[in-house]
Amino acid sequence: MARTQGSHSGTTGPRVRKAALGLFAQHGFAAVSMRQIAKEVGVQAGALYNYTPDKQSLLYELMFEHMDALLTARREEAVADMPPIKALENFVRFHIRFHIEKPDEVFIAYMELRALEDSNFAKIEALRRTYENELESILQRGIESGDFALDDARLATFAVLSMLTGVNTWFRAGGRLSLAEVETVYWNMVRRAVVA
Amino acid sequence: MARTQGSHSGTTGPRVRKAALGLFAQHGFAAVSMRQIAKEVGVQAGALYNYTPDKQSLLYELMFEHMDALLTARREEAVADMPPIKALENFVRFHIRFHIEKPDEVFIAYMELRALEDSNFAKIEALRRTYENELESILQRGIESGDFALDDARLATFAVLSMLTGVNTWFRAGGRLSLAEVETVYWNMVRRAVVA
DNA sequence: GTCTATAAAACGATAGAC
DNA sequence: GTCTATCGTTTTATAGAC
Repeated sequence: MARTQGSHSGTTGPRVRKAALGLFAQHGFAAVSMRQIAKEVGVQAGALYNYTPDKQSLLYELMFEHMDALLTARREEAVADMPPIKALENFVRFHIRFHIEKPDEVFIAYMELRALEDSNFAKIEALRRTYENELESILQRGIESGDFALDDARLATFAVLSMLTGVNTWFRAGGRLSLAEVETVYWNMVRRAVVA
Repeated sequence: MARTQGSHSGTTGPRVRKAALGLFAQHGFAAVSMRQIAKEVGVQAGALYNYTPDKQSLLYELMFEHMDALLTARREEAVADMPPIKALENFVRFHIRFHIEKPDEVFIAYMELRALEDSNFAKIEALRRTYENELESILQRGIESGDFALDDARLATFAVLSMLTGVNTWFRAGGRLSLAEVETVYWNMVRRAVVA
């Protein structure tokens, strides 16, 4: 074969996205050039435009796919009619696991919101809000049932999500703690902070 | 006077930093140009170089001053020989207050670490670590005294700091809750998550 | 589908006049 | 201390050959 250039069995598209994902997560969207992405993929910069109309769309699509995957995975995991405490444990463990499994996607989704154009921002923000609202409704149900001792479901939603998402600032696979242990440690802290 | 250009009573230096602070916080370091900063200040781009040797130094100095102010303020506020629970409440209230008072500085200090050159990063990271360590030592003391029910002081440090710093994602001055109320709500959650 | 080449604009930073 | 002007580089994105 000895093919030194040209298409690679139609896999260039995914490879462009993977390269962009890693570089955006490491250096930030604004700090990464199309030439850097092309170099990582092994093509010239012009070739990238076969796979994205522009740099902004590349970011938006990465973020949309992530948020869509998050909401889809959550829908598959959520169990209807769980009592509030069980529903909260289920949510906490899901959130920790999903975030640990996709650190680059999560990082971009949090850090690069400001790099989105207005209409793209609005779409991503709506998806993020949908996710937040599921936790808020669990907390609200628990307040009403008397299971949770909280003044304000919305504020507690932010506090819990901040704490859980923070796992990505320190967790490294293969470290001292396993995923299951991390899930349990965080669940214990959330449980005690929230449950009456 | 009708002075339309020239120096402004020696205040240009601080105004450059203030403009850079706001723009970096809003758009990110890499996305902001020296020309944007100059326009905000009301000078031409070349004049900025009377106040900073380059763009990187401007970022570093903003971050260093913030971390220095944080550690100085903390030293003034900390009380020696407090029992662990009181020391933790003191830390939580301090952290919330300081973060709410300086949202732009805090945001940059968290978001732009990756934009720092290696040697600048090392210096800022050391300051950040010093601050983290104070919370960790409070938690460790409380574990040893039996006041706190935690498996791991370091992990709990990350969890608590993430939760507290998250206040900046939603708090707006003049909103529904006062600073004092926010402090108390967060302290109640931290207390219950940590205290045995 | 990728290449080379380039257009058009923006970038950080500097020089020299005032 | 700020201006105007500019250097040299890099940027996103496009055009046309293969």
